Amino acid sequence: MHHSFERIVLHLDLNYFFAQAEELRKPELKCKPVVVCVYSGRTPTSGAVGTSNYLARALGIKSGQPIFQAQQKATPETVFLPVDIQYYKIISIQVMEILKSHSDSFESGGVDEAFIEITQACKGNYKKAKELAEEIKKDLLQKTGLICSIGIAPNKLLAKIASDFQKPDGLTILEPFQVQKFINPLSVSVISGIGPKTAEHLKELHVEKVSELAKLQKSVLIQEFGNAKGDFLFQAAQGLDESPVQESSEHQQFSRMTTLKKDSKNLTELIEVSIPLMNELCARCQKENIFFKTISIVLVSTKLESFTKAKTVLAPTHDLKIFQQTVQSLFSDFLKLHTDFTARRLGISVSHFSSSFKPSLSEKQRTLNEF
DNA sequence: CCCTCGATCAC
DNA sequence: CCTCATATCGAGGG
Repeated sequence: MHHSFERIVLHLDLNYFFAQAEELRKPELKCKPVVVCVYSGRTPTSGAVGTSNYLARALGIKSGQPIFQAQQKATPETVFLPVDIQYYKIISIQVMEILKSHSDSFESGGVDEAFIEITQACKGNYKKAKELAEEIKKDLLQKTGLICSIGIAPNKLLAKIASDFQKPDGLTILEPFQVQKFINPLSVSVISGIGPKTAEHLKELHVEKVSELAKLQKSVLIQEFGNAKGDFLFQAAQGLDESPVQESSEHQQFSRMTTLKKDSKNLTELIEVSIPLMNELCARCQKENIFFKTISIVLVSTKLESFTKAKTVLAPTHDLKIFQQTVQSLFSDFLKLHTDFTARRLGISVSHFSSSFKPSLSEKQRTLNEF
């Protein structure tokens, strides 16, 4: 690529996606508050809100909220629906295909958002970028009936901030010369990667706005937040982000989690609940021909504190027997250690993947030693 | 450099 | 009493 335009990145966010998808197949929902729920199955109302449409948000019902709280805020016309991920995925794929067709490169950010690099497609020209965004919005609406918010900026960090700036159905364009003025007055929380904990930590350093973050020295940030995060914060405060738009390489881990119908501290019960999770994970690994080396359990207590325990096996595997035995010993070890522990939820995960069965060096070494 | 575990984030 | 999945980092101990 001999041309080097300054980068232009586009971020697209499907507004209130799950609820919008439900409105799509039942248009009569559009005039009602809609709450899409992730039911845990423990009691008829236990679970959390996945997404709600804007009429529901006006009632104070938003993502992550316990369902029973949402019910308290709901009006009689409010519609509660269970999530239907399969259906949302089908729609999402259509959306992503449209996006890809307009892009230099593509990076998914989950079912409801994505980045595309449009530097070449727009020859580094923001006027063209704006036209492209309008075309994408039109295309999307026409082909799927969905609205979205789009942000256009010199990098992913800023494109995401921009797409979040006007919702729903927004289009925000951030040209390089506008960047610092635009971000300076914003709360540091607009930066993806700064969550509640980091924001609180920054507040203690008297930093709440991006302009204040930009005044801190890199050495201070690294001191406070460690190498990677400190460096990230230092760059972000200046609106800098070099990370490319590209599909993240390979999967790093698979995990499944579930809420127990009844709290338990009993090994046999925990194993029983884990079996379907292990079956699923194992089937997935076998289907994709993935071998894992590390097996972890997560236990969430009745007080919602979570604990993890992991074991790395000597050779990568996706054998169900080995998997089950390892999980059993993890649970067993855990319960021996925390005798007063009662579990509310549990999860299993596998990680440290390799694509084929290869004894590790230490395994070869051990095998040799045994002779 | 490897393992374990907790923390944090964001979907 | 509050879902689920996943990536990444850092500390602490080898």
